[in-house]
Amino acid sequence: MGLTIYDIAREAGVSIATVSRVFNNSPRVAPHTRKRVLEVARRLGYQPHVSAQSLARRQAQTVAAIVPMLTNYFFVEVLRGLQDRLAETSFDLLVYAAPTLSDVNAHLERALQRGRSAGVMIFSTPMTEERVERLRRSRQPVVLVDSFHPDFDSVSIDNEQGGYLAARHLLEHGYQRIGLLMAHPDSVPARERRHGYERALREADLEPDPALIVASTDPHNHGYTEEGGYEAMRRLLERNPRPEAVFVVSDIMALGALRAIEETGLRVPEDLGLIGFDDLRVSRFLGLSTLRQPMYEMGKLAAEKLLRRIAEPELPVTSTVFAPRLICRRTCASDEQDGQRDVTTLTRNLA
Amino acid sequence: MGLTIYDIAREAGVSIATVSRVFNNSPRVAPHTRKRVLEVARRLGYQPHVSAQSLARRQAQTVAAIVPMLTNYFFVEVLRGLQDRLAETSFDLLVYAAPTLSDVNAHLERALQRGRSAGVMIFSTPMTEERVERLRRSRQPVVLVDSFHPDFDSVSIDNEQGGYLAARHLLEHGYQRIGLLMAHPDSVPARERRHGYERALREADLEPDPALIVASTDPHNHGYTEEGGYEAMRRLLERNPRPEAVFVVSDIMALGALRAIEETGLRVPEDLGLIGFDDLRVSRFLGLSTLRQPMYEMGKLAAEKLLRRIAEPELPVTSTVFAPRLICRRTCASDEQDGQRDVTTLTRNLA
DNA sequence: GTGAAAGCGCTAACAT
DNA sequence: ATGTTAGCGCTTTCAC
Repeated sequence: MGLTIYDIAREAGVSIATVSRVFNNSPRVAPHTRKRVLEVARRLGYQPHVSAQSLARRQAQTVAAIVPMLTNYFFVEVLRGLQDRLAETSFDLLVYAAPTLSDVNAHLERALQRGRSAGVMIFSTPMTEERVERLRRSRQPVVLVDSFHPDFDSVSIDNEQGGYLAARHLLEHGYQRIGLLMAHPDSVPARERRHGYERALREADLEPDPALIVASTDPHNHGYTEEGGYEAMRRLLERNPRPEAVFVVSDIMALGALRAIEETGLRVPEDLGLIGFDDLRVSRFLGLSTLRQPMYEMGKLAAEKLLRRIAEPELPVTSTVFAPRLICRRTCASDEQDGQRDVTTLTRNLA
Repeated sequence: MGLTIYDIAREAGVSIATVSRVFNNSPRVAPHTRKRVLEVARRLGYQPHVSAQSLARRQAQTVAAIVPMLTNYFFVEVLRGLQDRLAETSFDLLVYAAPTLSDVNAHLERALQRGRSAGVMIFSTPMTEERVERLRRSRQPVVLVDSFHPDFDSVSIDNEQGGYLAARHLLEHGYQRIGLLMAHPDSVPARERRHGYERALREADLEPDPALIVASTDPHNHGYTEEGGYEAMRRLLERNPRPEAVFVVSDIMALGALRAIEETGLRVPEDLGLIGFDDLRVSRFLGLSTLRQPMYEMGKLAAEKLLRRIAEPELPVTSTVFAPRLICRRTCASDEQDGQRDVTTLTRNLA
């Protein structure tokens, strides 16, 4: 069924090399020849065969994104940025999303298959030595999103600073006993956020209280899930005395945490202050205070870095760290505004 | 760089055909030969080259999903279903998401490039004759999600029935002047929902009032956007007398609509009843009543249909219609429950 | 500026 | 059960 370069060549009275040159915008082809070839190709409805191109060029025309799970919309927002940048190129986007963390390796293997993609972006995945070794062996361009390793390009957020700002913000609002809702302890970003939180407390002459730190035990995605947040918050609220405010290391967990809080009948922010991390779009509707990550921009930049490295593999490695931005909404009883619309009364209306 | 089948063949003392057979699980290979080949392959770290396979098999090892835009999480939920089903196969997922509707055609062209994918799924895209013609010409397996055409497999929701249930629900709660927030009039699902809405009104001896029907004018994604909902609701609330309740044809628009309502100081549901369509995850947190689409299941089924058609192109076309389910939450002042957790007090706490 | 020819790495007849 | 061989559709030297 499919037309080949041979059909076009014959019809246009040229060789296949010329047809190929035309479609690759080679300057070494006479204007009128180019015109004729394109005319014939259009008339016959010819399209180059992507797999054949990939094979001959020794480079796939796709780029892979490996995402822990699509239920956390953080990843979706980053993907949007990726996609928008890639749409400007000839690379198409392969998306690998695993329902559980264990599958990340399986997806990684698929994405790294030879001839599959020209490069991969790996989201929020701890860089174990084993994984690093696997990536190196693949000799493929790699960009890390929301994680770090000196051998690979990366884009991430200043987690320590974010945790610091979160805790300090709660302190500034008069809360004293500040709890922490952690993801799994082996999540590097979560650990960094925790360090920032501890720094803020110490700066206020408060010693972090291990009893007020509870980690999500959901096995999925290092605990960054709604269910994980729900369950961890339930445990945290059993503490006696209970915390006056809580920093939750991610908005998706904060969603579950809010449910848990509601079930106990506590009021936010009067009885309990709350601040999250990420600034998902839903957070605005909930009036959730949080630390914003510029997810879309991070996606765009990640795509940019990958494209650059595909073009020039020997470029020096760069790692870009974005600064988190405090978004003050209702859940921490602030009188400040974040410059955006405030949804305070929205939720009141609904009640 | 890059081991080939020849390297393995030589090392294992067999021909390349045998190596190929081993990797394609052909039964026509002796157990001990298979074992030896696999052993060599593992030792040397051999992986088949996907592009070469695609070329030789005349079938790409990917499947494409063309999505209007990732800002509507409806698509994300369907994508999850797709991805989960595809992960069980050897097909990987290409995602095309356009920021504006006009780009759907551009993305379609890319997805349909020869050798790019083994089949495509097209989300929420009106099947114009031109588009149908293009798809037919491509001779590729196609599955339609959230739209319909007799020539292609499809999975969708009973929009008319959903619109009917929505309006009837509002009527049953005593609302009389019921408005409608439409997407673009050329969105088929929106039109179907409108028909259901009108049927419910007529059944209650109410004549649909054109003055109470306002359409989103956002050019993106047929008006299915937060901004579109916001702006349309503002206009609707200027009507005099204004509606007592409103059926919004999609949750993403309802998000914007809620913002508009809030700005006017109206209370939901006392001053204004509201019901949406989709049941996004955020809707539960907002207490938004809505008609649920089983998005994840729709994605799984769409993947299933596509895989089947890839395997057997001559299968008869099937179209599956899911029934929407009424989810009664706060925004329509119901005393019923939907069996799930109620978030009534959650939003109250936040206020 | 254009063409001939040698791959790219694999699959699938066909032969044995 | 295994090997030989002819493609799959394109890119890319290398000549001219």
